Amino acid sequence: MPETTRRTDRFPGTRYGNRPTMKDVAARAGVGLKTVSRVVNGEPGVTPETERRVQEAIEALGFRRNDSARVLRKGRTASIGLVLEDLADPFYGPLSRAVEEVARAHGALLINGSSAEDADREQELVLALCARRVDGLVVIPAGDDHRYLEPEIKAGVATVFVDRPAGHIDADVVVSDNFGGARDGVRHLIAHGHRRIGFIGDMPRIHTAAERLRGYRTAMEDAGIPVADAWMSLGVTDPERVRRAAQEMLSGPEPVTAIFTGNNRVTVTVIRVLAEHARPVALVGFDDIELADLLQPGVTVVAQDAAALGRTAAERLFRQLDGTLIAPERIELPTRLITRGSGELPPAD
Amino acid sequence: MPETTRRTDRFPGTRYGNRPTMKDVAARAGVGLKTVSRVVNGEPGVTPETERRVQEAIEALGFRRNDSARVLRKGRTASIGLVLEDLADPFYGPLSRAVEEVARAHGALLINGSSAEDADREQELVLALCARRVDGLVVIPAGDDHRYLEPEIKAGVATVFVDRPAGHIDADVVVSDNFGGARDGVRHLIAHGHRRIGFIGDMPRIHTAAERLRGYRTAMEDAGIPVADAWMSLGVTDPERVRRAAQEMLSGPEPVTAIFTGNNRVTVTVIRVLAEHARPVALVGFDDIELADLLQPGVTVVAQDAAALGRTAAERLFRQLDGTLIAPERIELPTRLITRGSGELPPAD
DNA sequence: TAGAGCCTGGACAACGTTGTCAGCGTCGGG
DNA sequence: CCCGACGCTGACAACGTTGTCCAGGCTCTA
Repeated sequence: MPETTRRTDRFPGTRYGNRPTMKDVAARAGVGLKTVSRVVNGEPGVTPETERRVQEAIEALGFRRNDSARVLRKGRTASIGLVLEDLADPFYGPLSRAVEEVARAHGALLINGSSAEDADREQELVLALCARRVDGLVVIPAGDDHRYLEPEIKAGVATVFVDRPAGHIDADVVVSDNFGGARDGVRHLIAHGHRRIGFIGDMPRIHTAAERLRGYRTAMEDAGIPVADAWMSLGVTDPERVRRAAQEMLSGPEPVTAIFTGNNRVTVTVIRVLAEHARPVALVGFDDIELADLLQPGVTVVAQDAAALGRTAAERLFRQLDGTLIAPERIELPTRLITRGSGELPPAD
Repeated sequence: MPETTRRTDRFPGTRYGNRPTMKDVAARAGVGLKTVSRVVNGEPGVTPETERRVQEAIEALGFRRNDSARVLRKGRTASIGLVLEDLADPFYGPLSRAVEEVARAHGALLINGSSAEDADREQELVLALCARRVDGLVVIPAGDDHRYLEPEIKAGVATVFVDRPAGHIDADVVVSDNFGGARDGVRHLIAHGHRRIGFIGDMPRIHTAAERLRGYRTAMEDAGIPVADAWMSLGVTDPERVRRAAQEMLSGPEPVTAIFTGNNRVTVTVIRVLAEHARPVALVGFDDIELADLLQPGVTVVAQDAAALGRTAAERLFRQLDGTLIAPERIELPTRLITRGSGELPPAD
């Protein structure tokens, strides 16, 4: 029976079943505390015979080192936090996985949370992670003011923003070329003869949404096409609103002949609308979607590499921790236009 | 300047920028240590005036409580671990998110990791989480022997297995009705006149794969259809193998007229194969897939509710922690057959 | 006005681990 | 045979927080 059995009696809130500690192991093996520590951490300077005895005791007691105590002593937690919008969104799965792989390669665990696109919840999460003393943070910002992070960054928490830039602070950022990607996507539609092109995107306060809209406007302007207000719809991306927006653009006296959609969720909804629509309408979407190639017609998209975003950000994070990195930087990853048919439809009229 | 500035000098490995501690706050506010603790934790017994002074000091120093130390003292970490196969798999996104929401409702954070379907990596992850002293674990097992968890469970780590049962230990399990779902899916094909029905699934050592195969066999047997070995293909679900398996079933003297696919990854690959195939072939897949309704024909599936799996498991976990729960239980959630066309195709011959 | 009781605040130990440092024994060279 | 060097081990303090317990000052009542 471990020596520390008394513990729970004293802390009624604690339901923990009295885990053995190094002290217990030391007592059982008949060695000093520090020797156990040495064995557990693979430090040199322990006789094979002593090591065996200690290992035996560890085995017998089912000892497992308490990392909380370790962290307290060492200052580093070997864990990083990831705050994103929604784990369930297929765009964030691969991103998240990529971050995890890099973390794993550096011996770190990943704690993650969804902000649900809510600035307060983002802050709450980030600060909770800081309280846990994560070594670093990968943040997909929901809010647009991150000054609350300043003390944390000053205190040494490595921080990288992904997908969208940070607000009001100078920090590393990894983003896709949202502007260029959207511009090229819209150009593609123009090249196929479209002039009345609609844009359905996310709320304009979201940086990516704004950038993609800018890409759309630029492509139109470059082609000398004046943009009607009725062709642009920005707002929450729930199916209801997107559906209504698409239907409005597609009806009326001067309906659009093509639609550029601002992200995967919007694209999916618009595909559904177009499937019910009589006339064929061209479509290019930002973000690739699964099975896009098997739809009729195949869906042309501006693809961003979610895994590369995550990987790049995480690698940068660990370089910050290494001390290899000095000045914050903005890294922009290219997007790729994947043509599959839907963007190549000619204008109907 | 905080009093504890000296710290890093003494621990050169520590790159942390000397965060202020309660001691620093106390000194600055001119109060005792415990008073700061009381303010930070909202405990009663502090004058408004004192509280104000403390809050001011906290603000000025950018203090944030160190949860590692707190955990060490309190025994509970308010965090739970989730070990799944692959965060990037669209099936696990919603599951993961559901677990997160429940955790959040209980004030806990979520640490998660991917086992990559590797038993050793699963164990490594789980034990790392235990070392962090997570309060509980939600595990989607990759391995089939979980006796290594016994000391942890005994030590009080709440544990729930999801999607697949635990191996050799008695623990809570939340699974879908894999057997019944697959049986009904295959029955659906039989009802539409098919007799030569293929089954392509995951490695048979994976419990869900085995159960779904059993469902297939039972449906066939109930209908009095002898099953040819060539109709069943089990193994890794990478596109290469699945593609080959499908092509083999579809060629030869007695090709199958319908295929039942064992999970979402297999389904997607088979859809691609069938798209290139001359004759129409009926298809029912286990797991729903996005846009399945928009394909030609729509893909009929046996859907499981990933979010419900996660939610149920997480809720059970917290009930274990409450002490509301005693005996481990096995909970089975129903599946739902969603008919969309591909399962209703008549046999070609 | 004294005593009881309450409210506020602070000293102290403990949580489990690791870094420092000193002690002890052995071994080889002078 | 002695002395220094080296290898192994353990005592001890510290990491930052919280629970316990006590002291001092206040109010209220008898």
